[in-house]
Amino acid sequence: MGRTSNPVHDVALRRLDSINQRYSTRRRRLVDVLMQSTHPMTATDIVAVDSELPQSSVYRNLSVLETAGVVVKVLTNGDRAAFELAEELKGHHHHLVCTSCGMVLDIDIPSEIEKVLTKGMVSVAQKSGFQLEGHRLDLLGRCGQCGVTGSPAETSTGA
Amino acid sequence: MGRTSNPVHDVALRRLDSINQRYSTRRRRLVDVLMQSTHPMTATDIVAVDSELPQSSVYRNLSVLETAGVVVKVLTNGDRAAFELAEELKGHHHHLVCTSCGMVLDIDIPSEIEKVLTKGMVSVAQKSGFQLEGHRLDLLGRCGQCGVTGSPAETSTGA
DNA sequence: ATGAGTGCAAAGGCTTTGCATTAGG
DNA sequence: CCTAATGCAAAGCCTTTGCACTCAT
Repeated sequence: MGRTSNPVHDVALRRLDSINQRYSTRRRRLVDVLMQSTHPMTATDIVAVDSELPQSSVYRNLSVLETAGVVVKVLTNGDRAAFELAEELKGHHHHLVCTSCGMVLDIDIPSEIEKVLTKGMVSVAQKSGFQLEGHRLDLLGRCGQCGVTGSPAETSTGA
Repeated sequence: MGRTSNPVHDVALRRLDSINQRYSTRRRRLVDVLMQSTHPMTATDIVAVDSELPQSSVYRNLSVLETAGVVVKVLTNGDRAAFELAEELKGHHHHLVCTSCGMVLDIDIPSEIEKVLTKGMVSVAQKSGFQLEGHRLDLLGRCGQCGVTGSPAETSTGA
């Protein structure tokens, strides 16, 4: 198995290279972990999944990868930072955020709505002097586990 | 000036009362500060605006007000938590986030788009077992000050 | 008087950094 | 070989807490 030119790794390598950074073993593993997740992950989440990765490496490399445009920091309900692969690497999508436990799920929305958003927002941004680069749509609600009842889960970012 | 039954303060009082909390001077001032801002504020921002408010009171009362449903924590570009008045208190709106300096501005979007979103998202959430409570739409781009050039500002949440 | 609210300062938790070591080109 | 990357431990920064004091009821 293995080095079969995975597009994600290819892009990661290219982007890191463009800022004179190596695609080291640690960084590749980090990308692997994020690639396999269906939701954004905190540094803690990552260490939990791949205990070979020391905290400092995770934080440091997350930062490098963010600069390279390989990963982006997403905004959770809570306080710790969570990361996921950049949009072009995992496809445009949105988040479903549980207002109770903070879990974040990746979702897609109907393309018609996506279209309306994409087209309609440019002028709105311009009015405020912004040059639009993209949008972020989060749906807020209560997840199955938190239900209509009380008890939240205790997760950091997800299952 | 003064005690002329401002609807925001009325609601704040009522909501605090419903969880057996007082609408103290500090809390009222906090709401005043948030009410006058056109963007979400971090604890630091708040202290900067009203230096009579000690950090610990700001954090503590922000927390109480959040529990009461008077303020909500918004998700900024960065790492510190920022707060604004709850939606029903300041009206539904969205955010324009500068990807360079992190500034967040409150904006409105065309009501047709708002309508499409509101209607279309319910089923999307249900598919994942979520009970939809609302949505959050952020437009990402570069603000006037950061422009197409390099130099970002150094702000925490906004101007 | 009595408990909520306040403030200072200390503690806590996530994240960042300094420095010596290791690995990749 | 030489520089980038790594890892441990220490430092830093935002946020939370303990405890004694004050204010409002």
